[in-house]
Amino acid sequence: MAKLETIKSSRDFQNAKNGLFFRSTSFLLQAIQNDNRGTTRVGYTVSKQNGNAVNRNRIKRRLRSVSNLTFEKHGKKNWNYVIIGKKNTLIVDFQSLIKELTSAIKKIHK
RNA sequence: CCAGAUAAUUGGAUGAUUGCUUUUAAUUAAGAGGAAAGUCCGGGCUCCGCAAGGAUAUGGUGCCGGGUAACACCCGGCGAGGGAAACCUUAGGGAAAGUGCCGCAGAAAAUAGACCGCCCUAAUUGAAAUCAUAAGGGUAAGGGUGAAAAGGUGAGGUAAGAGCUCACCGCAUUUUUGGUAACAAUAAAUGGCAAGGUAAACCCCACCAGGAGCAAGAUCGAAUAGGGUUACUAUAGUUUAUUCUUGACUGUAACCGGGUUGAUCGCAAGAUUUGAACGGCAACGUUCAAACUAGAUGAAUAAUCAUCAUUUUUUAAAAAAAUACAGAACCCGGCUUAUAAAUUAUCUGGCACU
RNA sequence: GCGGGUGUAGCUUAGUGGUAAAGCUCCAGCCUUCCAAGCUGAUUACGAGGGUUCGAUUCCCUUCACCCGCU
Repeated sequence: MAKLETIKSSRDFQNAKNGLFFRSTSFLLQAIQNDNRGTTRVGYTVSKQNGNAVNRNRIKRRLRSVSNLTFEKHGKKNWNYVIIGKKNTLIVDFQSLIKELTSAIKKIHK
């Protein structure tokens, strides 16, 4: 399994706001095209309203493990994705999270 | 068996796959707590021109003895209060050094006092006694108020009364005995018995405390003159609460030479952990042996699956759901608060049986 | 990580050991043809839990929530 590249610079996060947008029950997904590289890159943002640092990190870790399974099959190359976590991300099952992400990726590229 | 009290422990287990942080030659090794939390106290460490000493202010502590690096912590005891008991709670010095406050009620709330009362004296009115009136004196037994009003009960005594006298109980002082001490004593003597409460009101007394904090601070590289060294003068200012004494710095001249940000160190071998022996009622201490056990910084310690364990629900099996509080950030010692469920030991009371 | 402050009626503020005050709002009535203004009346509160005290919003301790500063 290839390792996903993660977004770290704040400029890429700002650009993703102008791109496509999709709202799901347990997370929000943003996507924008990026010319240079031949890979898909994913970033995670969890705001302070979702609890203390431990809960926020747990949300991030769950999203990371989900996206490792899904993006290799369904994600497009040369695209940047940003997933915004919510409180439901802690509660929902792991399998249903995967289904949600795959459907979200398909719907966002219509 | 039921209801309690105290002390202590655990805080799901094992394996596989895929990842993260530090580390290593190497998938080599290691990787969250009893509270990591609150930041309420105490220390280590670092800096404050690493300043020295005195006085004052400010803040804290406050029965006695011990423990500790230190403490507002802990242990043991004493007094007071609560409980049927096991046991629990306790900021518990000083009110004749001084000041303040004590609403309403009540005669009176502090230099104690005399409203309703009780009693006596002589006088006036009525008159058999008795009662009533105003005047002088004695008294504090009774009344009602309140959180609180110059000991309680009984007997004697008296005009009425009163520790006025006596007995018992309580209290104070001195001595004695026991205890390191706080303190205790159905030990002795003396005193008729006392100027209420409040100090988590000001205050007095004794003891303790210099300030800031790892974003402290140190080094390296880059970067747009704020810094450093030496010599000289003056006594104005500064020196992290104020003030005094001493010391130091700010001024002028000459010389040297590069701040915000980033990286590295500080930063994991220590009041360390585990075990044994000895001392101590205990907190804890001493000695010996073994071990090295998280170190991030857009912030790691995880995700998924399987088996088992515990609890709940529905039950014939079996299935389903749940498994607390909560997440290190320089490090330790405490306190406080949060916490599903389970376990162990000792003690108290009740019921039943022998 | 460290330091400091504030919680009183629906809102904005007083108060301070003896049982809580004012303005605006809301409700009811009067006035008016009706509304507004005005007048009268009424409702509602000391963040939570302990302690000291005869008595606590006030004093002390613990705790909860919020705000500010250092960087």
